[in-house]
Amino acid sequence: MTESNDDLAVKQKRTENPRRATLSDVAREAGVSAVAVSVVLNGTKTGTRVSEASRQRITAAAQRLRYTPNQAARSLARGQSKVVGIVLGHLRPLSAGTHDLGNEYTLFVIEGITAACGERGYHLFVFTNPWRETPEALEILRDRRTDGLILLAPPADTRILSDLCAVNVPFVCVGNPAEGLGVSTVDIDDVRGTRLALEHLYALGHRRIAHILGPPTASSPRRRLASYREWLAEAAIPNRPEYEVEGYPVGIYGEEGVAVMRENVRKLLALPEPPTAIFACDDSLAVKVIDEATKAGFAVPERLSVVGFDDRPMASIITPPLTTIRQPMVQIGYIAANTLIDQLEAEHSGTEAPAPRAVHMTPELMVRQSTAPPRY
Amino acid sequence: MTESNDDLAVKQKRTENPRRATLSDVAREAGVSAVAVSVVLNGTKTGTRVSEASRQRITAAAQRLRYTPNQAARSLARGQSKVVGIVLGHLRPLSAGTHDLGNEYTLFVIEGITAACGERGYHLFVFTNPWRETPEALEILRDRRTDGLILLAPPADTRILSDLCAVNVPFVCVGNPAEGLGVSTVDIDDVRGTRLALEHLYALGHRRIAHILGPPTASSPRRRLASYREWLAEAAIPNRPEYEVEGYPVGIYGEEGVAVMRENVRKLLALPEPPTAIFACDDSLAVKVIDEATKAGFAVPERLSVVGFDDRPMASIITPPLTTIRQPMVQIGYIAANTLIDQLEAEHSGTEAPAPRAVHMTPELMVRQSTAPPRY
DNA sequence: GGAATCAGGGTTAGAGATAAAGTAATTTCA
DNA sequence: TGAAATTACTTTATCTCTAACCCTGATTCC
Repeated sequence: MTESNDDLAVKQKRTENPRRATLSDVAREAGVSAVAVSVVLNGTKTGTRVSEASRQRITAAAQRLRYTPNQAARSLARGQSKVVGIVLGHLRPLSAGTHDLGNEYTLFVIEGITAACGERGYHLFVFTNPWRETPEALEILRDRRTDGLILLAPPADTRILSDLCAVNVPFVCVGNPAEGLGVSTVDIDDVRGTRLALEHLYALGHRRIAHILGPPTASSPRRRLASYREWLAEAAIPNRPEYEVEGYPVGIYGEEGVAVMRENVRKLLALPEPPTAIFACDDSLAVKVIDEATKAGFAVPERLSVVGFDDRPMASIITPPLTTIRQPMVQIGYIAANTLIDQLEAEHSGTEAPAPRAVHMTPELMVRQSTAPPRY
Repeated sequence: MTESNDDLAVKQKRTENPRRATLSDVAREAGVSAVAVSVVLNGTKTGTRVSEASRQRITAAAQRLRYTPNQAARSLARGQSKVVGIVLGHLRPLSAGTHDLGNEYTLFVIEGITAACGERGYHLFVFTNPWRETPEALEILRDRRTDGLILLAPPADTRILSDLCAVNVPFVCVGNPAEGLGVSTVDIDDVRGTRLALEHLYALGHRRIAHILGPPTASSPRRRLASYREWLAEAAIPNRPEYEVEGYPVGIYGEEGVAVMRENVRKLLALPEPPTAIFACDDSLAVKVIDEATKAGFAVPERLSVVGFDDRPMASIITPPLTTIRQPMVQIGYIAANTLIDQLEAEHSGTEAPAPRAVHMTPELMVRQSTAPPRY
């Protein structure tokens, strides 16, 4: 029994007349037409003029009746809702019923989105059941409740992007699902981020650098892996397959997946020639790597250096504080929302829509205490 | 310069006709009336019957035209939107433009809300500019985009609750703003949670127990403080004012506020008779307490025990792992959403609305390694 | 054989707001 | 002084969908 329940004696106090006042109620009260009220209260550009006297009667009547516009009616009439939809990504399978909300990355991006939306008079709608490749999913996304969409970290292999294009839903992606797709995207520069991490380790003297991979279906982790391999080649460091470790084993999720990942780390450290440094695809992996390494007697950073990616809040509070690659997450959301809204406003005003653009944010290396020169 | 920008060569591929198909488009295509289409596609209860043959022509036409209902029009006609609004709380002042999104507590609650909404066919709208006591704020909240609201951690002193009642907006609160208000609420049992923490410390042998206070405008922290004092009285432990430490100094926010809070902790530990244990109002405070204590030479848990509240993910990954009081956050959101939706459905179907109820969830003590018997 | 039933529709009237066009009175200006 | 312009509105037409009611012809029942 995890809850107790009080029935409250007091009932919610509600006013007598449950009907909300409409425009015409206000109009009747003020002795004018509904349009006049609309003009006064919302300053619509219909050419209609209203005298100062009527204006005052109207605002007074609106206040008396506690009038609030019905947004459903307004959206219908204006053909525009001033709402942007945000479609949450997922890293885990749908069967688990999970989505990205628990992920701080998502949160910070949403914070940026809300900031931009607030400034530009837009509201936020959340879609939590996305990436199912069903017709119903598409139907939900284009239901005209929203003027446009922001897709958070769409999987690289989804069909939804082209579907949305086909039905004329404006959208931008946070996290680039694939290059050259012709949609607006905002993401971190994964290549630079990866290089930043590896060059930092290299400068410290590390040559045996392993990589813990992110979710294989997401696009950012793929690019980071590719950049890791590329960089190794450029640095003339031989690529050892046993140094590429699965962080999110395919088909295994939740606690069980974490257990497998931890086991993978133990195997990596038990290698005859273990790495002296590990570049983890995200901070959450890095934290677990540090934990396993410490347990296995690999003190961090003395015997093993660890670099993460994201700079989530956890990075600075763990022991030792994590060296990581910072993503400007809030700013990513802010830019994504503004890009989308630019597009929406252009479309609504009949102007030519701006060309889609791909923004790559510059990552930043945060040096903390999980990295040090190797001890041989 | 934190971004680079590519103009994409490829333009988004859009279909020729930008207009979306409406019911009557489908009707024309299928050679029937719009109502018939509505009946077939949405099973509306208008008494109209449609033959199997027409039915098939209609669904075929709908698919050909990629018809999706316009939700704005539907909401208008049905007088119901099937959307619940979630109003984010805030701990910091509005001037900072911040809200609770960055807070994992909020996140988990939202996760529960989305689960319930998904099951019951509702969608989620997010209001991010709340608790301003302006008429516009109220106007936004009752704009009929949503059927009802879930208020996250409303401040104890807001006027919005009674305003919402006055204009007949159904809502429930997560976190009880005040007892006996007559609105449905779901929250953690703060009294039990506080006692759980204190009794754990007492059983270990602690008698000098300090408390780091939460935000003074929020209601949960107030109840925890009250419970702390009550419990001390019952345990016949004298209440020392210097053991009640401000964790969120009034009027000081952000990094600066944290600095003051840390300073407060240092002063507490520098007392001639410092506490042997600290009960922090939330995990985030507890983490900082551990950090300051360690820096000040008070090893945790050897020389100082620390208990948090919430059991956020950070609790188990810090060093030492934090003993804390777990809140079933996801479940809180789940119950809150279901309570609201029960109310909405009753109202829409004309049934008597269920009496408001106050649900108190039972907290759970998670013993980890930040607590130990005191060493004298 | 007349009423009742039923299948398979259709028609009408909103829901609340807005854009566009119309109108009546007054003012302006050449 | 008469046409044009301005002021202050109103009326009408949509936006898309849904609820409520109506209608026709065929069958069934007693």
